[in-house]
Amino acid sequence: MANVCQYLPYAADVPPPARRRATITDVARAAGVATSTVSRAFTRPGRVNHRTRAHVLEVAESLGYAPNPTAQALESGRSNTVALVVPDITNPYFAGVIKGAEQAVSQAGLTLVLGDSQESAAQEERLVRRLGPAVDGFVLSASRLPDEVLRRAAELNPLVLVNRASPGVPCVVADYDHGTRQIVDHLAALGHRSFVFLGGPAESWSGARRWAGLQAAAADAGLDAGRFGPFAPDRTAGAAAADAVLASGATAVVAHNDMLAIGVLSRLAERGVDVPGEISVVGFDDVFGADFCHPPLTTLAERTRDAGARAIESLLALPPDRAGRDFQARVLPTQLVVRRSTGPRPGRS
Amino acid sequence: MANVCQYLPYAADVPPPARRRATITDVARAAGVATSTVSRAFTRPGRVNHRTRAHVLEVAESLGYAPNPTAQALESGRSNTVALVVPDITNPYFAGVIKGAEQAVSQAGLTLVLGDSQESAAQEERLVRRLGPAVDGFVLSASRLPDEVLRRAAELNPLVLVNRASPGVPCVVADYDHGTRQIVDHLAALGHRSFVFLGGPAESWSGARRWAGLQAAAADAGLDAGRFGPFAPDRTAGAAAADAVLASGATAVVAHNDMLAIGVLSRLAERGVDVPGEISVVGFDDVFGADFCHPPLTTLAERTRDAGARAIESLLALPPDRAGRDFQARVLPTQLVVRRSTGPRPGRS
DNA sequence: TTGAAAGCGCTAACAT
DNA sequence: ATGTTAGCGCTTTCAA
Repeated sequence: MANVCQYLPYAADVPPPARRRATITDVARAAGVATSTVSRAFTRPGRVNHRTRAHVLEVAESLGYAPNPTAQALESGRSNTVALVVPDITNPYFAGVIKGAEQAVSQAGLTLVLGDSQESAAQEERLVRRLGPAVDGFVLSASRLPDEVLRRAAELNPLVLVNRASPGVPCVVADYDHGTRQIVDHLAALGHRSFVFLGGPAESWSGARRWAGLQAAAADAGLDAGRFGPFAPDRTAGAAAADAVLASGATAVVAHNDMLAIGVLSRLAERGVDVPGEISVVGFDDVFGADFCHPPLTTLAERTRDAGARAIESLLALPPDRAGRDFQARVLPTQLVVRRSTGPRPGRS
Repeated sequence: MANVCQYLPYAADVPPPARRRATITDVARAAGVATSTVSRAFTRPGRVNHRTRAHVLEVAESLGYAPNPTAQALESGRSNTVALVVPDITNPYFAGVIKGAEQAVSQAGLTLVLGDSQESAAQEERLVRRLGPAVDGFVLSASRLPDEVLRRAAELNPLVLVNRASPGVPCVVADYDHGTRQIVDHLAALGHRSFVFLGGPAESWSGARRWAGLQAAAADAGLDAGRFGPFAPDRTAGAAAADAVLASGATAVVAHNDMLAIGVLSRLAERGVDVPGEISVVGFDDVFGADFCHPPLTTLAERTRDAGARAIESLLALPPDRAGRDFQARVLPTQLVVRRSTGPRPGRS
């Protein structure tokens, strides 16, 4: 155990005592005005005399006063807070969504509350229920909640979905129809006659869309498409997935996401299988790491930051009374990033 | 633009109308009891008759009632919310801290508010000021705030630091003294006579600790230690760092963190430099990706989840009145993960 | 065990 | 332009 003193250079190593926070009343009294004037000085700069405002702000500053967001929220009904719920914070895919949402939110002067549903619909529902009364709206990313639950949640709070669609609920989704077609065409161009899809969680909406798109594109391109899984959408599941692929003799695989694809890559390397010489591997998302894994991964990139930011925009644009408004799903473009994990079908003339 | 209808299977594509949320008064009236009884039914299960409680809960359920955390917070002074502030949400290093904190917080039945300071002390201070009145406490990860600001913040809110120390403020820190020694000993064992440290942001406390530790260990091991930088702690800065290293003719480099190290690796590969044949590279953190970059990175691992969880623990353990309590810095062990980016000094006999 | 009543800190009519 | 007053939804004494 290291000596902790090195971290604590001063002798007076005693935490400061708790101090009472100044309230609007303290400021009002000290400034010789009514609380409403203080309130206005902060939130309605136009509706108060220039000089009084300056005075009030000065007094407030000297008292270290900051408005209590909780009290503001209670009275006004607006918390200036929005909640973002993702299945797994540590998945770099969601890091982009979070960052995009964070920036949009803070630019709008609001606060972001982040929830991690731990890939569980029950946990997600709990979060929505618990946070609901305290936030101005929700962005649910890759939600696993059933349509009915989403509908009810949307009645109580403005709600926008990311990479999930549900009737009557606004959403921002990636253009998987086009993207999957790009993937299939790419494989076809390399001479592959078939591929295997490594499916993710059964409840995943984007997983279903991806598979549907791949099937349609495969049919059009004259390729055979098979499906294994479901697999957990993380690297650890890659071993099982890779083994299944090897047993099947497939020449190309498309994984539910990059995490799984990277796991597959690791396992294939472990087993001495050459990628792309023997098998081509494609992922989804273009997460952090997809460009420097070995070999670098061909993957369908989404603009995740955009998705997060757009979702927040949509949320803030929702009229307070959502009744009778119809809306559009916002479809974000995807792009195929071809790296070195895909190559010609082995044995091709 | 894809046809959006595919995402929206139902014809009745109209958002549901906003609905009023049930309050404690609604429940009280519907259940024929006082609001205080409803309140107790939820928060003081012991202090209410078994049967009335059951009845109240049933009525509440049927009305879809959930207590409003905002109102609870205002009266009780406890928000059941803690804030975690990190410099950059998309940095996988902090993902671990976030996840650990999230789990600890949600296990305690609390809510986590996440702030991204965008590597800026000013933004960090703004967050602390704004969130302060609304949360029960702060965890500041890799804080860039000056001691004085931290001291004042700690007077107003319980506050725990992660990988930063400041007089009078509790903290959870990695054992860099031991860790840096491991790094240096490892390089020395491989025959290196010197190394270069690629420094991170000047305000970074952990960066300073890392450099101090490396210097001390180098002196003890008889190695020469040089320092370049500061560099931004991300991959993009890796190119400049790598070029500087090449120009210097160093045989080993230790980067401020893995992000920078991975950037260096990419640049070296680009320039046809063999790692570890010509240069050995070491990082800090063992982030996601450090094990599958090329070559896999030797790095000093921290238990980031632990750090996040411990910080929350410490926070919750702080007495409401912090006065006069002294505390310990919690020092977390590190471990050197040796992968393939380090090897014998080139030209060694 | 339950109810009545007084706020928590702030905002938003309404009055001045 | 500013002050007065009545709550927002809930918890918490204090009485019954």
